[in-house]
Amino acid sequence: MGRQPCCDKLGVKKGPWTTEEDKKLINFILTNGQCCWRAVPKLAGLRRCGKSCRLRWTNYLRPDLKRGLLTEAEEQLVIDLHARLGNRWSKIASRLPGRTDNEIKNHWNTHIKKKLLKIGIDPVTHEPLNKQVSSQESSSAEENFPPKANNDEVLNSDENSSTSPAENSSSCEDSILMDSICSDESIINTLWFDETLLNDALWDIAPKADNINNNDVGLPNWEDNCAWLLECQDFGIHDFGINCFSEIELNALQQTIGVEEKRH
DNA sequence: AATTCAGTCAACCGCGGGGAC
DNA sequence: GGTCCCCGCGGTTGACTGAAT
Repeated sequence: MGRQPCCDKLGVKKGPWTTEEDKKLINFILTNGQCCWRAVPKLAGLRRCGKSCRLRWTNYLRPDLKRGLLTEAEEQLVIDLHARLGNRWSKIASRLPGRTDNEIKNHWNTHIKKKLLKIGIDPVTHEPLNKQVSSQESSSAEENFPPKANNDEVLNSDENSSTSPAENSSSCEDSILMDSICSDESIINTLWFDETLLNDALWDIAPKADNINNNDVGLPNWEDNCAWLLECQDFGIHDFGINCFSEIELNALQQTIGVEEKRH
């Protein structure tokens, strides 16, 4: 019989989201918060499936998202995490605040994969494509490869099983890569151990006084993201329906607009 | 200028996990 | 324990864009 469709296919719109739909979704979530996604389209007046709404929100509209290409440090972190976790993009994404699994997956497939292949590393196994590497070299590379054993303890046993790290690098470029990864160890450890980063509550819709500037780990702040929303979308805050913003949010948005105007 | 090709990324699809009953 | 429902995940697709011819 097969599974029931996630929503009534009739009358459900597909394809790229329009500005109007984005506005409706943002307005709804800022007003009501995230609730049952299945109910969101109906309540928000959207002819979309709940899944599509969730995806649009989590991958594109969320105010805590960083925009733009992954930084060098983030890229190295992704490589390291992929070596440990495999294609578990959501797990990887949870270690990179402000990045989505979709974004990381896309970046992996379009950029990192090629990069690794170029320097002779199999992007699946993280082992050198040329297996003729002396054990000496591999052991020296291993010494440098983070995280250390104690980090592995954090992982579930099944997370260890998938692949081994790119441990046998031999080329100069490989060692540069390794050095780069090692230099990011502090970042990796911070992200690895700081479970608070994984807490969804970190990004509250309404900015609280003490988290507006809480950007120590690269979390985008509320203003930055509002700036993005206002810059990159063809609509302003008034289009959202002013009522959906609290006074604090409005102040933040207005400050942002002011800053942005000064910049340009 | 027109066409082709490759790269990028937003969005969709199907599946599995987990909670509720 | 079985079934249903919802959510989230990972793989894949296809539209769009810019470069190359």
